[in-house]
Order: sequence, then structure tokens, then C-alpha cells
Amino acid sequence: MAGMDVNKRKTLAERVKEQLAQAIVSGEILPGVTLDEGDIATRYGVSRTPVREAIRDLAAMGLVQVRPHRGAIVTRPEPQQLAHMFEVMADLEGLCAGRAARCMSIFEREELGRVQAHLGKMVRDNDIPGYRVANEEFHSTIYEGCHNRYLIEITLATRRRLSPFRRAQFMSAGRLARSYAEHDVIVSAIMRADEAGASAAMRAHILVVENTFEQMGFVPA
Amino acid sequence: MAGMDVNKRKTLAERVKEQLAQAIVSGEILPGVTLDEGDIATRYGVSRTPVREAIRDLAAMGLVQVRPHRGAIVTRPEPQQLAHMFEVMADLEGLCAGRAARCMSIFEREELGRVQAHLGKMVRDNDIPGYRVANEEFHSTIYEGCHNRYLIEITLATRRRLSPFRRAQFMSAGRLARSYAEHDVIVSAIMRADEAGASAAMRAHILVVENTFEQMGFVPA
DNA sequence: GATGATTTGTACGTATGTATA
DNA sequence: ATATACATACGTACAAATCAT
Repeated sequence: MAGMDVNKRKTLAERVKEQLAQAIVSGEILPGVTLDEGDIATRYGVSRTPVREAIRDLAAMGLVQVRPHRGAIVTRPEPQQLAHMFEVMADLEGLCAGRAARCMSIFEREELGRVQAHLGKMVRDNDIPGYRVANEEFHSTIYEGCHNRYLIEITLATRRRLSPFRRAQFMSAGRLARSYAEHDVIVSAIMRADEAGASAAMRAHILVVENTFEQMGFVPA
Repeated sequence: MAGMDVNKRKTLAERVKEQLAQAIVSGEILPGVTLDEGDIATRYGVSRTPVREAIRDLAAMGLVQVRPHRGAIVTRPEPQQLAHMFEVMADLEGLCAGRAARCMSIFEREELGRVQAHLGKMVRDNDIPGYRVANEEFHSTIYEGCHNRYLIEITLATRRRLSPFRRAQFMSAGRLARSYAEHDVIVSAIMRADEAGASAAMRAHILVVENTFEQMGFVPA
């Protein structure tokens, strides 16, 4: 039957990990906040054991930092470290786009065109939430198009680590239109299999996003 | 006193993790082998609790894979996945070299020159173990030269994941000389701050290493 | 396919180390 | 600086799931 087994039989540790990860990347739990094993255990109705395992997993993802005997805190990178991560994010997305330009099938390129057309509609409608969703799909389509599971893995991992520090909802209408125009450059480069062009265009696109963040001077409490 | 505190006060989980990681990357424990929590616990003289934490950490590093309720095995990637990782390793090292060409200080460039000169001596002496050590130093020098902590982090993490599948000790004398020549191209590009040149040269250099592995058709038992 | 053996997952108690008065 | 309080690290017991027969 369709949609069966949504509550897949997962371990408690896995479920706690997913919940905590979601809370962190969504900004529900802010960087710098300490994670108390006991509190979390009682809040989720489990013992401290799976909570500990979940926290260790989150630490390995870079979402939290554990200080031996002193508990874990949600990661709050130094501004420079954050800048480094944004720069590498741009490089990684550039690599994805370059490979996509080289490797995408005809069908995948057509799909990318449809995604970009949908983005255009969101811009014309000035539908910012819709744009954000379609934007995610745009980038995901290019990730998949790189045809390299490992590159996708580290790109997504980096994006997840940066999530707590993105505030794309602050995106202005002007930025929306410029973003769409940048996408157009990327798409056309991919369509003509211009690897270097696609890579450079994507890298520049992501760096603009970074600069937007930096201009905001956003520092989580 | 010199060399004090080698047994730094670490948690048991950390020490078990380090020991297991070393055993895995060195090939002492082969890919595909299952890790029995009980066995490991008794072998290290600890309880299962820190062993479980260590295994979860190793899983997050990609060194092992945990199947819920079915134990953990040392990661044995599919050949294609391994190829993907080698390709990305080349890209990452290329990014490091490109940034190094842009960012290295005068002093760092001089240091790189000394490291390369030392490599040359190893080649002339046909000292393969010495070359391997100096080669590690060469790449580490470039990693540091990229001045981006996060890029270094993911590059080292990728190298560690690939370690079980490297068998550089099989390097021939001819390959040694060619490797040194490739290094020369990289170094000269970095010296003249040629970012694109350094990046491309490094990427090509690593891809040659990959092909060497593939030609060997190495598949761990 | 059912049953027993083995291994993992979870709960809980105690010890140890850290922070605070 | 010492002691007290508290959170984490570790060990152990039990429950649940997998596997072997």
C-alpha cells in the first residue's frame, strides 16, 4: 500500500538524533545553547543512553560540540570559521554544477529547465516562500546531476552545518530577481555542457548569498 | 619533562575510537569485517558502553557502517563509490592547491620549496619509505597553505576514509620519479600564484594516483 | 517455520570529573 | 582553597531483535 511504514522501526537514538538535528538546523535550538542529557531524556521520554548516542552523532555531523565531562553545546563557529564554510560551500556547489554540465543526461537537462521555469513563475508572482522551495529543488537537481554520490554527501553535510546560519527568509524582492538571473547563467552553461562556465557561475552565485549574509552581520544569540 | 602526558586524560570512548580508527585505516582490520561490541569491549578491558560510542563515531567518519540491530562492519564501498571518492579527493586537493597558490605567505612558499627539495633528495636516493613520508609532508604543507580550516577538515576526512584502500607502498621507482615531476609542476604554479594552474596540476596528480590504484584492481578481501 | 542462542538496544545505578559556593 | 552540588562517563542488567539450527 502507498505511504506505508512512515514510522519505520528506528532506534530511539536515531529518532532523538533526527529530532534534535531538525531543531538545530531550523534554529529552534540556538547555537551556543547547552544540551542537557537529563533534560532531553525526560523531554523525549527515554533514558539518557540513546540521548548520549544521538548527541555524539550530532557532534560528528558538526552540529554540536562535546566537551568531555562538560556537556555538549550547539556549535557556534567563529565568524572566520563560518566564512570558511561558506567559501567551501561555494566551491562544492561549483564542483557539482561543473560535473552536472558534463554528466547530466538529456532528460536531466530537460528536468532542470522545467525547474528553472518554475522558479521564473515564482519570481513573476513574487512568491517568496514558493521561490525558496523551488530554489531548494533547483540546487538538489544539480546535486543529483553531478552523478557523484560522495560529492553530494559532503555538499549536503556542509549545507546542513550552515543551515542554522541561513536566514533566507529575509530575501528581498530585488535579490529574488537577481538570484533568478544568476540561475539562468548557470542553467545555460549546463545546457551547453560548459563545465568551467557552470562551475564558475554557481560558485559566484553562492558567494553572493554569502555576502548577503555577511552584510546582514547576522550573529545568532 | 619532555614527552609528558602521552596518556592524556581522555575518555575511554575516545581512546577506543582512536585505536579502532588506526586499525581500520592501516588495514589491520579489513573492510567487510564485523565489529562485535562484546569482543572489542573485552579486548580493550572496558564495558560495551564506550565501545558503542566509539563505533558510532567511526560510523559518522564513514569508516564503519552500522546496521540497526545487526552490528557494525568496516566500510567496504562499492567500486563505483570508491571511484567517486577518489575523484572528489582530486577535486578537494585541487581546491587546496589553488587556494594555496593564492594565499600562501612568502614564508610558506619558501617552506614548500624546502619540502619539495627534500622530496627530490628522496627520489635521487631511491628512498621509497622516505619519499612516502616526505610526500605526506608535501601535501600537508599545501593543505595548511590553503588557509581554510573547513576545507582542510573535509580533505583530511576524505583522505582518512580512503586510507584503507591506498597501497602506496607498491609505488614503483618509475612512478616515484613521475610523481616528483608532477609535484614540480604544482610547486612552480603555486610559486607564481597561478591559482588555476596549481589547482589543475594537483587535480591531475591525484587522478594519476587513482588510476594507479584502479589498474591494480585492488579489492580488499 | 519455530525455537534457542547470540547480539544489539535501552534503562538505570554508581563513579568520576567539573563547576560553584 | 575546600567542600558541595551537579552533570557526565562508565558499568551492569534486562529487553528486544536478529541469526542459527
